[in-house]
Amino acid sequence: MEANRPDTASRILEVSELLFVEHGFEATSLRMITQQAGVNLAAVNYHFGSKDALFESVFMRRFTPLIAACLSELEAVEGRGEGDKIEAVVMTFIRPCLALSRDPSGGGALFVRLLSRALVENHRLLREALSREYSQFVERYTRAFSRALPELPEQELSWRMHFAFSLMFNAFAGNDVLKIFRKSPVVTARDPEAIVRHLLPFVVAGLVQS
Amino acid sequence: MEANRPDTASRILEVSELLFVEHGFEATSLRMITQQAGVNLAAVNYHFGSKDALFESVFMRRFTPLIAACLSELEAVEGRGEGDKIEAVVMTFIRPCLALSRDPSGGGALFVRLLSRALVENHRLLREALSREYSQFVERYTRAFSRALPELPEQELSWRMHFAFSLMFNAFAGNDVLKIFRKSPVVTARDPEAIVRHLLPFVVAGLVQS
DNA sequence: GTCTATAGCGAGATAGAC
DNA sequence: GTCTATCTCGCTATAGAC
Repeated sequence: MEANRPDTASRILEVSELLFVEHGFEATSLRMITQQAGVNLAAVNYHFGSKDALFESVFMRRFTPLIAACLSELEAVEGRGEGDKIEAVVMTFIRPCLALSRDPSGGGALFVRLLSRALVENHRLLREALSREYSQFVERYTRAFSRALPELPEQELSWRMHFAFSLMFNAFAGNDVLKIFRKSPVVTARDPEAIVRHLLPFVVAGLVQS
Repeated sequence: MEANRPDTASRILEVSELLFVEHGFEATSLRMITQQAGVNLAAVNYHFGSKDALFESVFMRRFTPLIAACLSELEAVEGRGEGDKIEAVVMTFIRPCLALSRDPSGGGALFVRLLSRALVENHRLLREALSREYSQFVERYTRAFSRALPELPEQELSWRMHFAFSLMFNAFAGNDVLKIFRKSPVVTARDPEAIVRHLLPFVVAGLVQS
């Protein structure tokens, strides 16, 4: 167990991901992180430069591959000539999120929550970094949706995409706004397949509004 | 302008609402609040006891009436015999949120964002307070939805309600997850009627999935 | 690379004059 | 109720020995 113990920087990254999700950026101190990671307090500043830079590292480590995976799935779907099937297009976003949620270390599932929070909170540390990678993501998906739903006027399409992504981000983040009541919570990030089984029809219904 | 200047406690409440939404609870200091409100630093602790208690006051001041308004609308709709119309049931939640968004002081619109964040973040200060008032809200709406969509099995209904409320909370919170790209943001809390015009059909389509 | 020690700051809270 | 002054604490960051 101690044999293949990861190096200091990796342990900091993993513990930070957990704590940033659980308590938020401001409420997570370097002392909490280094203590729980079993490393020295000064290690964060040595390896990452600052708390701000650490947060960016934590975030980008998963964000960049996620975006890339979505865009690559999208290319594949359109390459197979399924670019006009709305379910197929939606799944190019859902599938990489699903893969993250299944990450055996658990860090992937945590990250989706971090992402959802970061988008909602318009996190000061991520504004430029996000607009760099994320704007092409939105642009690319807008074209794809427009192709799959050609009859919709541009404005209407924007609204439906807005709702669709808002829903999907929150679903994978495991943000159960009704959870306080449920005796046995219905929606859990523990069973991502169940989420998809219910999420996809809901999203598609809203998108096409047959 | 200085003539009907509200009393100290009210000014603190209003400024706090703004700052808590903008920066989050942890990142908002009592010094920021009292400075911007033009009151003395010690005033918060005198009037509210602590920063934690201030947050609860800020939140509950709007949360309690909102829940009450929804439940009262629901009673009215069912009293009118429209309890089986899903649009009507959904609107009993939308309409009070809309009213908040239109609050001339602007504080109401801010609060919806605060609420959405609080639900997502599972805010430590609100856990008991929320489950007190909010659990009856969820319970009551579960019955209402079940009546309007009687053919759905319980599990399926739970999923659809989960998605519907997740969507609505975020829509009114003005959380535009795609905003980074839009040249002219499509979704703005400034035009709440436009939100409803697009939100309601989307939510209903997902709920009924005709 | 890793550690100790500490600088330097800003936080929430309070005592006590007015 | 409102103010000033201050206590105490925890924070990020860094200097410098090892």
